[in-house]
Amino acid sequence: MQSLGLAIDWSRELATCDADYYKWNQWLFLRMLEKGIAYKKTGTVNWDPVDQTVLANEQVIDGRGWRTGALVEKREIPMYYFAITRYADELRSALDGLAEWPERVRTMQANWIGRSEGVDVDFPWADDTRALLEREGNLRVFTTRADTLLGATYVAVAAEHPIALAAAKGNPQLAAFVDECKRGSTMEADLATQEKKGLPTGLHVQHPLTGERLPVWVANYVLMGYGEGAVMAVPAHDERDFEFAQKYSLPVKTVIASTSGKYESVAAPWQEAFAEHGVLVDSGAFNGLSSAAAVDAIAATLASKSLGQKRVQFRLRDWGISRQRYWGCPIPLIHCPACGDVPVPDKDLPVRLPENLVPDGSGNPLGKTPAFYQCKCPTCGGDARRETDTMDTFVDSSWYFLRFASSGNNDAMVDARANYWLPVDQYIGGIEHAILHLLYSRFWTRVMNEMGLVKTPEPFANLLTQGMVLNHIFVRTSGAGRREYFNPADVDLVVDPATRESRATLKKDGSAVTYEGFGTMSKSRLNGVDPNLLTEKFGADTARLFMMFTAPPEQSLEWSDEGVLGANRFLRRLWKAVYEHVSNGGAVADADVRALLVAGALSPADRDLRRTAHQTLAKVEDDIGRRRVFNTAVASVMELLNAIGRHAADAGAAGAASRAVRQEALELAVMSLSPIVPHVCHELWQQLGQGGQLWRTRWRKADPAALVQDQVEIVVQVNGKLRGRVSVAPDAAEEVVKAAALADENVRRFFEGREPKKVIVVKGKLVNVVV
RNA sequence: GCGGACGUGGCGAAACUGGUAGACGCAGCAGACUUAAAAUCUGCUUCCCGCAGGGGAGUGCGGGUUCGAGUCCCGCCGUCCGCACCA
Repeated sequence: MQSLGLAIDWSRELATCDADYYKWNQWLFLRMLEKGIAYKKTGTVNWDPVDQTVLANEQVIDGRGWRTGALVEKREIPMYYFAITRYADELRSALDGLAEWPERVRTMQANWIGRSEGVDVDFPWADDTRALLEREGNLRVFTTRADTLLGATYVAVAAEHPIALAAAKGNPQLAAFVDECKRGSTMEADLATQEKKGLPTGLHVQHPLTGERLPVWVANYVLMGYGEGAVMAVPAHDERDFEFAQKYSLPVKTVIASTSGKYESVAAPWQEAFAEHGVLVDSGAFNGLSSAAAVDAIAATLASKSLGQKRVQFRLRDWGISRQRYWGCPIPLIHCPACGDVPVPDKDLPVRLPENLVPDGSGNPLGKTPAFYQCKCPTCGGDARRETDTMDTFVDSSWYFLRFASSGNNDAMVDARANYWLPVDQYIGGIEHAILHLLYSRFWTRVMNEMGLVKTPEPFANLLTQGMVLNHIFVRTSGAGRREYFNPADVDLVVDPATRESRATLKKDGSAVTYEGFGTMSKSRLNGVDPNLLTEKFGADTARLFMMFTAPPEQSLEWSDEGVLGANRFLRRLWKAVYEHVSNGGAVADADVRALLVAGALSPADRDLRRTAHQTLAKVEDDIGRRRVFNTAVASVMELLNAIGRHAADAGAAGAASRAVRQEALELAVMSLSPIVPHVCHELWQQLGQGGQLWRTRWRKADPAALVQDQVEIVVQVNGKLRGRVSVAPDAAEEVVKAAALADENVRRFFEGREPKKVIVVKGKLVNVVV
C-alpha cells in the first residue's frame, strides 16, 4: 500500500473497534440523550422465534429465517433512536450548498428526506363507535391531497395502529389478520410489492366536513411508520386506494375534474391521470377551485372547526441505532428497577465490549454474559442491568474523519485540528453510500456543530462516488451444491471469436471451471488482485496508470491483465522516448530551448508538435482540475507521445530547433502525467536535465502563442451529411468560408443543378448546405 | 413497488455547450527485425457495397423537435445501485 504513493498519513491510523475510539460514540450519545436528540421508543424488528434472535433484513428469505427456516415475525421492542428528523429540513436545504457533490447523490438524498406539505385531518368517531371504544376524540390522518377530502369513502389504518389492535380484541378474524400482517418482512421493498389486503374494523368515523359515516378498515398498505399510521382513502384519485376499493367493492367518488382532458370520470382500469391535480367537482362549497387553492380553503375550514391544520411531513424516519448484536459499541445505559434508565456517568466511560465471547447464533451473547450485564445503579447503588444492545456501526463511520483530524487526543473527542482540516476537501466513497452513510455523517456533524465541537456543519466539501472494481468470476459447483471459487490468475480463459463462447480451464491441471462473467472483487469469490504482486511485477505507477486510464472514476472498473500490460507498455515507451532523446544529443537546457523557440522560425512540423504539446498540457489541466476525469487526460498524453515519436522519426526534424521542440514536448508530457504516474515522471524529469523535485515544481501554463493555428479544417455537410472538408484561416470571414465550402468538388455533386436553400456556417467548425 | 443512474465496435471507452460518432487503449490481422519465437517498431481494424474516388447503414427499441440528435423531448425495453438491522 505504501509503495503505491497514496500519501496516507498512517500516523493517524485509527480503528473504530478500539475503546479509545468508541468511547467518544458513548460520550456523544450521552450528550445527545441530555438534549433529547437520543431517545427511546419501540421499533419493529425481524424476530426468529426458533433461534430467539433478531434477524437482519437480508437474513430473512421469503419471510423465513435463513438458518432455521421458521416464519419470521415482526416484533416491537424498545430501541434507541437519534432524532435525525429534527434536522430534516436543514439537511435537505443545505444540499443546495453542496455544489461539488454529484447531482444524483443530492437528488437521492432530497428524495430520501422527502419533504411533503400536507394537512392533518381529524375524523371524529361516529357516535356508536365512540360508545364502543369508550373513547373521545378523533382519528387523525395525514394527507397531501386535502383537495380530494370530499372524495374520501373510507379510512384505513395500519395493522399496528392502536385502533386496529383495539378493534381486534373482540374480533377473531381481524385479530388473525393483524397477526398475519406481523409476519413477513419489514423491508420497504417487500411491503410495497405485496398484495393489498384489508378487513373492516366495524368501527366508523364521521367525515369532518359532511358528517357522512365512513367505515374504518385495517389495510396492509398503510405504514405505521409514516404520517399518522392512518390514511383517508380517496379511491378516485389515489392508485393504492383505487386498487383496494376495487378489490373490496368500496365506493369510488370522483371529486377532481381533469384539466388536461385525460378523463371525464374515474373508472377501471386505473389511469395515472386520475391522480393529477385539477378542478374540484361534487365538493360543495369548494366546487370550481383548483387543487392548490382547495388545499388552502379546506385546511382553513378544518382549522376553523379544530379538525385539522397544515403540516410538513418528512419521509425520513428517525435513525434507530440499537442492534441486538455482539459487535458494535455498547450503548452506555443502565437499567435500574428503582431509578429506571440511568446514563453511565462520563467517568465510567468507555463501557468496554468483552472480546472473548463466542456467538452461538441465537440472540446476543452480551445478554448471556452476567459479567457484562450485571452492574450497580450509578444513582442508588442497587443491583441493575446494563443495556446489552450495541450501536449501529454506521455510528462509527459517521465521524471517523473528524477523529482522523484530531488523532491521538485522549482528553477530547475532537480538537482544534478538526477545524483546520474540516470540511474534508475531497471525500471518496462508493455510490452505495449515497444515502445512509453520507446522510448520517451530515447529521452527526451538524449535532457536533450545534454542541460547539466543530465549526463546520457539513463534513464533506467535495464528493466523488467511485465505481467498484470488477474481475472475472470462476466457480465450480460440487455435487452437494458447494461453490468453490478460483482466482482468475489460476485460470486460462479462451473466448472463441466466432461463437463468443468462453472456455475456462485451471492452469494447474487443465480441468474445466465455469465462467460467470464480471462481478465485484470480493474475498468470498476469491477474485481479488494482490496489489503487492502487481507492484512487484510492474511497479506502482503501472497499477496507478491502469486504474486511472481504464474507466472514469465514477464508473465500475473491469480488471484486465492485458490492460495492465498496456499501461506498462506505455510507460516503457515514454521512458524510452526520453532516453533516446537524451542519449542522442543530450537534454536541451532551458535557456537554449527558450532561445530556439522564441526565434519563431520553426518548420511546420515543429510548430505542429509544439502546438500538440501545449494543447495536451491545457487539456490535462482542464480534465484533472475542472472535469475530474483522468482517463481522457492520460489518453491525450498518449497522443502526444505518439506525435513525439513521429516527429523524432522524421529525417527533417533533426536540427537544434526540432530537438528543442521535442525537449519541451517531453517535459510537458512528463509534467502532464506526473499526478497519475509520479515516480516514473520524477525520474524522467531529472533525466531531462530539470533540477529539483517535479512534485514541488510549479505547474506550467500552455503558451498561447504555441496554440495558434494558421489553417483550420472546416467540415462541409450537405443536408447534415458529411461531404467534404476545406481548410481556411481561423479568422476567415463567413463569406470566405462559405465560398470555399461551396467550391468543393464532392460537395457540389450533391446539389448539382439546384440552388442551396440555406447555408449555415458555424465558425471554426462546419458549414451545412441545405438543398 | 418507489427513488437514482446507465445502455455507443469483438472488449474498456471518447465525443465537455446540439455541430466530423468510435479519440486513446485492449484484443485481432498484416508487414519489418529475427534462424525462430518473444519483445519492439510500422500499418490496418464499426458493418455493408466498390479496384478506387466514393456511397449506404449505424450510438438498446419506437416516435418527435432541429439545417443538424449519441447528446434535447415523449413512450417502451434491458441492466445496475439504494430502499433504513450487510456495512
